[in-house]
Amino acid sequence: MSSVITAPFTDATGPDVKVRFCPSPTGLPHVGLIRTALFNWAYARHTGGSFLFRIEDTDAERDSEESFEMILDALNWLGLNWDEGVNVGGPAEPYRQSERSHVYLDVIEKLKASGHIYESYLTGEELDERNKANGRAVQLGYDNSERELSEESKAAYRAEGRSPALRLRVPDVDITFNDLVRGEITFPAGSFPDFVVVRPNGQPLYTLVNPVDDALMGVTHVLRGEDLLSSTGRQIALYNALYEAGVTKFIPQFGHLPYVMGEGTKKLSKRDPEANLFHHRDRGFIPEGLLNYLALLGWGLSADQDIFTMDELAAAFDVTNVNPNPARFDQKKADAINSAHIRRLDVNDFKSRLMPYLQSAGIVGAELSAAEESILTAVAPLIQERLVVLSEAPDLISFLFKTADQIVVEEDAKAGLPENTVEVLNAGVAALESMDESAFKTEAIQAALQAALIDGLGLKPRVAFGPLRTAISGRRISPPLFESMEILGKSETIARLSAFARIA
RNA sequence: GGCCCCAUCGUUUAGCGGCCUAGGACGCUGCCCUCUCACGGCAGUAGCGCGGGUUCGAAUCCCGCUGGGGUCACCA
Repeated sequence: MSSVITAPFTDATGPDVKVRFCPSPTGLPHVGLIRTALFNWAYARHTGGSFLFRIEDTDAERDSEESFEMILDALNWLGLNWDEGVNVGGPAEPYRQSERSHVYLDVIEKLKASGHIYESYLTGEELDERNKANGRAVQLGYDNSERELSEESKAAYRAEGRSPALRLRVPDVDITFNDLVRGEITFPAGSFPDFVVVRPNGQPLYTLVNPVDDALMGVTHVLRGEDLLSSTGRQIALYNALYEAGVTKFIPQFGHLPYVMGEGTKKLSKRDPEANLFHHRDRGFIPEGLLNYLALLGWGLSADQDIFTMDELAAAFDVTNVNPNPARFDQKKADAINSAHIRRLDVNDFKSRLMPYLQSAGIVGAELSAAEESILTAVAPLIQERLVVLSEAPDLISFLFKTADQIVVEEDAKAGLPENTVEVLNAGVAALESMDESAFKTEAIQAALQAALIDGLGLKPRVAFGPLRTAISGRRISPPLFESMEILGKSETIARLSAFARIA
């Protein structure tokens, strides 16, 4: 037993770096959780080290397989690949804590043998009473009173049928570490009492298994949420015990990432819709956009560039540049970043990413017909720079996949129509009818309509083309008009103009 | 309450003692471009929480205050 911290912190750099992502599968993947995964991933890729993925499912009450699947889904969708761990394997298998009980049992025995953990029989209520009786604040918690329990006392407790929890004997010294994002942090001696690491039923707690697995798996850099900062002193005490018991060779470096905040001064709660990663996917965020925005929550590539690729992120990322103050999740900024990434997509790539959204909106089936394929190919470049999120696409282009009689004119489109709508439509029909079927192309359409409506009727472009747009799309806002007409073709275009002229 | 963390425009950041008359981005406003909406271009809006030090000089370093957050479980 030592009364000082004897274990050294690791000085691993470069390829020796090993970071990890170790979520508990409870509930939906939270954007804060994913941001943590991202920073770990980025640090591994930046250093040339490795990224480990472990599952901390020691709480059968709250953990679910469904949640586990969602975390995998999220990581795969985002392309945050890992080098070791769940579904990939590695030297420290298994990587789900629910399958590692034997490992913990072994470590517990070692810690008992080295005298770092001891039996504690007092229940919570008894502790409170003890504190009250001794004039000690209840909030102070455990008073370390069983450190030197005699064998007789233990026997007496056992005779009552009680089983002991196991507590770590915390060294009575200041514990200091250098946080990678915050600098030197010290927990004065006595800041926290000896804490429970194993339940009376033999079940190890997070306070034990998390550091034990990190130690056994060789994790060198622990990058995690700020909420764990306060427990770092305890963890270092435990690492020290593991070191002295011969279980590990070093204490990892720690870096505590800032919170992701919601509105006001509160952490983005699980209740907030934007906390749910899949909410953003459903809205039509692309991984590039979401990841870029998440990276901006506490980090920046440079002073004047905030749109970047994952490669750029990996090349430049360093935890020590992470900002320590909490960042607010700003949907508007996130949207802007996403739309910038949508515009950067190769048009064919963009087209294929639209598919799930068009399918779920019922605009196209699982398989595209040849006609649908060609419509989509034609319209994709027209809408690529108009989308903020992919889910906007169905409403914007569904009119191209319908027939004239299926067009429903939306209220706001009707409201914006001029007095002479019918006159404009009829003039438009006349102009287009004189066109050759094979010459029904964007430029020619524009020229014909311009001649008839702008020059001929002396209308303002806005007044001339508004009714046409509404007639063919049913909407106030649409992809460019003449291009849309070309896609629809001469007869369909005229059919729509005529149909709307009859009801307008 | 103990302990810990945080503090620059509305938001996010740049700034690591003089390049700051505090820069960028998003947002917002106006203008230009324009067949709608976008895109793009231009312009504008707005900030160092407070008080003490240290220094020739402080957004930057130190201390205090205030404010915010976290944590003190036989949850993770």
